[in-house]
Amino acid sequence: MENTRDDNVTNEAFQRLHTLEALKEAGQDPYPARCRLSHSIGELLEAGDDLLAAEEKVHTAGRLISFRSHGKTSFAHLFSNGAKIQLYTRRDVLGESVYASFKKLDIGDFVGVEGHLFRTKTGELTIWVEDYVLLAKSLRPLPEKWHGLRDVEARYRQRYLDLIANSRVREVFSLRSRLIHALRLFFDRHRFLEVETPMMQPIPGGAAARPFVTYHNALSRELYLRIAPELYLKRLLVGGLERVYEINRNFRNEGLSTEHNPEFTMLEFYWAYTDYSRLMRFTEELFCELASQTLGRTELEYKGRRIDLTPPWQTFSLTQSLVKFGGFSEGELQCHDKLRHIAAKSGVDTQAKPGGILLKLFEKLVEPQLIQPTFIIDFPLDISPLAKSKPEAPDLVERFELYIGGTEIANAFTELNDPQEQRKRFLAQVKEREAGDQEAHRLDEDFLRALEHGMPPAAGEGIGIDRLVMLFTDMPSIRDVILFPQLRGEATSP
RNA sequence: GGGCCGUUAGCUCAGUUGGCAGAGCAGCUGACUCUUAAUCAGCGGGUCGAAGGUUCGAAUCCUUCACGGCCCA
Repeated sequence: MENTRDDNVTNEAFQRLHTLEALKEAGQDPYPARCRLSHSIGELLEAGDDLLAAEEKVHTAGRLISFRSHGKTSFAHLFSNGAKIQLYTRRDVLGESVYASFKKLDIGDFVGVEGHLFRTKTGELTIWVEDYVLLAKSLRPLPEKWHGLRDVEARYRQRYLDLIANSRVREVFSLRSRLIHALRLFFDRHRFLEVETPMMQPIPGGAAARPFVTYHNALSRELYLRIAPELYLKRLLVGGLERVYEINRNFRNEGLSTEHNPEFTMLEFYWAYTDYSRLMRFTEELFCELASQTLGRTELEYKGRRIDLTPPWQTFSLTQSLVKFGGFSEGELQCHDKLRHIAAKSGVDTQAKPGGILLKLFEKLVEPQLIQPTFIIDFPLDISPLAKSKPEAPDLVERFELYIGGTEIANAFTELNDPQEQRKRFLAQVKEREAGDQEAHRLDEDFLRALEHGMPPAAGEGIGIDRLVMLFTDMPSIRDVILFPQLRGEATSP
């Protein structure tokens, strides 16, 4: 905020600006670089009675979030890192001028205080303030203390206010952090190596999605923000890194919804000498551990429904699930003409390949019903160009997707490591692309060259971290688990 | 992309049939030596999302646009 922007400065902000100028004129630094801190507020609350008994002098600091003045005494609350403590100031303790300046503080200011602890007659642990220092002047008023900040747009655009006003938001992002930490511990314990592969790729691969394009000046070439790390992680399998994982952002050029943000966080891991059925057991173990570590139980409450993570989870083939939850017969699903007929009736794109139609029907009719953890297996080969086919059923691949709470959470398969077969699959994708499918995979010669050097048999899996956090925190929108979700440009200047 | 809903003070929200723009909190001034949604008295604060239209008169009705939410594709 600049002084020249008076048009937008509110009455209250104007007052605060005046207070700031007055402080400066009095020779006081409203933004000092350092302060004394013997305990955080959280530590004071924890060690309260010991410190109180010892009559120890304490120094602490935080943001002023409430103020109640009673003439020659005042009460206030100071907030820091999720904890708050009451302050008690007296004119006869601080002296007339210091007390007067203390009363001029605004809610939102950062303040350091010095004093000792006592309990008020209602029993609240309180600091008997003997001196204070302004640490940072706040020039704009905080959202109202009682109703908080409800405006959804403001909550996303000004997340810092959301974090101050709505304590649940702080909890959600704290859980997100602990969940990712638990993930790393799990993979480290299983002797996986955490790696980082390119976010800017010359050929975007590893998923069916449209990429963002950017341009590198010095190289005079277009680069793409990655849609998946998959093909690079498999190159590492070729290089002998037999257990690798990566947790980072993917970028997909698609619309926004409660389940889609253009940049989202994905865990991908690859494990040599295993197959997809081993990964199913591994995934069950992983999710149970994450839940116990972060929530202290293996049950979730999501959108008013209870979800039990106790293994083993139910498993259906894609067609089985359509029979069981969609009410179709196996015969209908296997005959291409009948399948098209069904698709047309269900309002699903009939132009897609047979596998694509099955998947679309599944997404529309079955997926919302899969509340309890469910593995769906036996995906058609034509929609799985990077997965190894099943020896006993060559039109299907060794692949599973995990559904919980009615959404896809993970996708995994036994990796295709036959370079000639992979080339054929790429070429089929190139045909799809030429036929107008902008999400079809591109041919990646460098990746094929790596496969030609030999990739061990392996299985790999991707887990959508944002959706996982939604499940674990019972948040209905991906925007509630991403600190700064993508929004359109602001309608008016701030 | 389509449908529905929303946008009024810093925040949370009212606003009747089209007839002076409202409340609570926050802010300012004053009173008040254990309060905690402190209390009491007084005061200030508005591009009613934007533009256009209808009308004697528009926050209110109409059109377009922007932004947000939900649902659908």
